Amino acid sequence: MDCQPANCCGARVDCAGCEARPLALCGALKAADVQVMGSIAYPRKLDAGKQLIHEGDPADDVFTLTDGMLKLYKLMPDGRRQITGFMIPGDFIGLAYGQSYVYSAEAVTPSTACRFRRSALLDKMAEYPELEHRLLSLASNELAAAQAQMLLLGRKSARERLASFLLGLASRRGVGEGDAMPLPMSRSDIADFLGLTIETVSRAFTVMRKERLISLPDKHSVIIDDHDALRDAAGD
Amino acid sequence: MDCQPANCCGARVDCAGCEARPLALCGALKAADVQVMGSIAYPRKLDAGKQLIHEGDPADDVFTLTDGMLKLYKLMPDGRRQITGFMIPGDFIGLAYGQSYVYSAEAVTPSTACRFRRSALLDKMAEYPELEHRLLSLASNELAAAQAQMLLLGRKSARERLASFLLGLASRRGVGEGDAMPLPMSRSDIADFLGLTIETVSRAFTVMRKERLISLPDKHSVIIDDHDALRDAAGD
DNA sequence: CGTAATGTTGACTTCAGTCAAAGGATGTGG
DNA sequence: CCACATCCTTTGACTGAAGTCAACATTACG
Repeated sequence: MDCQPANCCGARVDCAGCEARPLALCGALKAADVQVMGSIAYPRKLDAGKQLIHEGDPADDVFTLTDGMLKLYKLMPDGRRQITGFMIPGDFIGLAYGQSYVYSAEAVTPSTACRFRRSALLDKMAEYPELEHRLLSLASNELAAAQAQMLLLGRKSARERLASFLLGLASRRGVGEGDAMPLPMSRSDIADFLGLTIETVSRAFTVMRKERLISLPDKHSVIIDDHDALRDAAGD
Repeated sequence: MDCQPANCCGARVDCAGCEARPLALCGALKAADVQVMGSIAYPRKLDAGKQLIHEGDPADDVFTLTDGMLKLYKLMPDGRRQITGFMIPGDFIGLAYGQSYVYSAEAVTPSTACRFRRSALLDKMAEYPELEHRLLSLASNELAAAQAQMLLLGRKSARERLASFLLGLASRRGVGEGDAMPLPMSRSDIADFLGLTIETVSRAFTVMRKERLISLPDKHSVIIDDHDALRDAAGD
């Protein structure tokens, strides 16, 4: 995966075995950090549907996603699932969440993640404070996103949730009005992210399509046809 | 406010004007950090219902809560509100959330917060990496709590939400089975935290009381009578 | 006290969930 | 290349948990 202009810092580091491509730490880390991280990076390739981390396992590794898409989720004993986020290239997974992972991560599409031993990362953070500063800034952004998602889950209607979701994805991906946006996750994943059922998600898509807010060229792409109207539909 | 044994690091620092009491940075900061912070701390007292920070305002200050309780919340243009958390003494408010606050904070009870200029904090973080390390660890814990709340809001029933809320409060406060736990927030605050209406919260309280899981000596205290049963009711 | 704010309860409504069936896409083996 | 199987998605009919509206009770407070 190459750096996207929108979120790229220009920094690269060779990641042993990542198909001989340099690891592009888009958005996540700056040049100085990357030089630090380079020495401790290991690649991991994942087929779609494969789990990268399991909730409850010892949190020995952290990752940067370099290609593909991951979903992070929590499960209840009876199988109910809440997806807490979709990760795209440049995102950091497994920040310093204590001793164990507090969520699971699974590939939505075939993905490549670069793995770092947590202990090595901690050593490097002690050595290079700028790295820690950057991680704090990432954590702050994640926290702000989590709070926005709490508002969505606690107070928005099904229609508002779907509109917010599409706008958020488009903004992260830098996709504009009229452009086809890939939607690699299933309806079930979208439902579990938005706190809805697949049927409700499907119906909301259909309504928005009939209202000409969006087009659905196929199940795994969307086009936002009327960005302003979609903003109105999102409720804020 | 004195340090609670459960979450106290023993560190104190004189905070100019905090009623001549030392600022007890319980839980949030360690001794070394406190010496650093002492030089830039200013107190602020708040009556119940008074706002400490407003969503959208320039994020010039950060705070540690030393006494009382705050609620953090986000509003929609039509007035719908989602409370994203209740802060208790020792909590840090306003971490490095970019240029503007992404939520508002308001006192639930009369409260005292110690204010730090963000710019001074940033300088001190650059100077004392251990301070930044501690803030990253706080941010990670907040993130884990936010993810648990997403599961609650997206997938739990009203009964499960209330049970989870009471267990979470009791655990943070170190309150055990049979002990009266203060519940300073209104039913409306609880509803806006749990993504419910006040009527649904009230009904769920009544059902749990009738089932003898809890007692309600008055509107602003709860006793957990059957911790195990409440855990079952929480769904996980 | 008396008044306003907060909390509880009841009756009814509604939005999203459940259950069911059919339509499309994807993939495998003959 | 097609037949078949499986999975995912859409749509429809119905249900139900929580929301809304309303009345009343209780509490807090000037």
